[in-house]
Amino acid sequence: MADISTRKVNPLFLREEELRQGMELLFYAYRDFTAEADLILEQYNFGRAHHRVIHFVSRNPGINVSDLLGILQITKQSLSRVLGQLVREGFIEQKTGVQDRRQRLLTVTEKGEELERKLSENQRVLIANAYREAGAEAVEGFRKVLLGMLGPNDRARFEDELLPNGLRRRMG
Amino acid sequence: MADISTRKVNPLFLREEELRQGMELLFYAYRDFTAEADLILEQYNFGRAHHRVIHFVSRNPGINVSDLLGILQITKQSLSRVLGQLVREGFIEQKTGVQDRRQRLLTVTEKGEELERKLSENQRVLIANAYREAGAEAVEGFRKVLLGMLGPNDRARFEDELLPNGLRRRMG
DNA sequence: ATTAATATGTCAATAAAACTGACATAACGG
DNA sequence: CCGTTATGTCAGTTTTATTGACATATTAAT
Repeated sequence: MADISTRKVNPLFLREEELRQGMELLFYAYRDFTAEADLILEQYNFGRAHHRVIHFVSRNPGINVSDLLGILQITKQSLSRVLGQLVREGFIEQKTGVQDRRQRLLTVTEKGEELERKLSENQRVLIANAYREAGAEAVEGFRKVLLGMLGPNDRARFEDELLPNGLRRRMG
Repeated sequence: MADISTRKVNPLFLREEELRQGMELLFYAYRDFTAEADLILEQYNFGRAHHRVIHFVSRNPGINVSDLLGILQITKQSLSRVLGQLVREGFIEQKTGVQDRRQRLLTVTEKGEELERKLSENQRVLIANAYREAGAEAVEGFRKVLLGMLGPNDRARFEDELLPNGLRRRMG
């Protein structure tokens, strides 16, 4: 009888504790994950937003401003300051679109790619180590859970992952 | 021969792609994870920092200011503003320490617990759904990978997880 | 051809959240 | 009693993002 009642209570407690732990893991991991890049960015007088812009432009060469805003979910004025700096300092290039000449298509320059690699180097090492230590199966679980946490918009960004290379990442 | 060379190249590409995907997953998940709570916080004229303070004080009842600063990694002036608001508005209580009367030991009031539950409700649902959909094995992988990404300081916070309840989370 | 809508950019004011530096008080430990 | 520690606070600044208003160029639709 006492046995049954503890069986009734414990699962709930463990579940709650499990969820709270997940929340904190996410908090600490995200912070530690970005900590090193933040230090490098300081040397350029850049912030995390600059890193994000460089990252997503590097990953989506020729992306237009609207789509980038859609990914970053900031206002165009906020993007403007950051993007303006990156363009002026030669990390990102803007080219007028060909089908639609209103668009400014963004690409990172070689200098920009260098910075991107520098910024993401530690992050790649962190993830690579964590992946290696945890094993392939854990990695699959990691991705599955994170994917499951995404809102529909963001999830859609990963749903074309199985398509051939060139067709990826043209989402709004 | 061509077969071998593609075998040599592809694994590297996939690995790089896998890492980049992990980085983006983390970015999107963290953002989506905090989005709803941010909306609630607005109604109180609070920010994400208030949420963090309430969360960690709730999880570590009787924590002192130094330890909280160690968790949050912000300056005491930044904490002061946030904590001051929370105390003045009755979400958090300060009690003078007994062994060391210089310390202000922090606990959340019932009102504070209510807000915490309200703020974390959506987050718990998000994680719970993701956990349920992904399955127990995936959850284990998720935790393994995230834990592996933590720096030594933050990892230590999770290393006493196997101790009996009352002894947890007394780290600096 | 004219016009409405779209893509982008920019000026200005403001707000939020952090920071640094300096200093003050109280309590602990020796 | 004295040096250190825990905490708090005042003041000034910086970073990053916001809102609102408006401008330009281009496309698309009638």
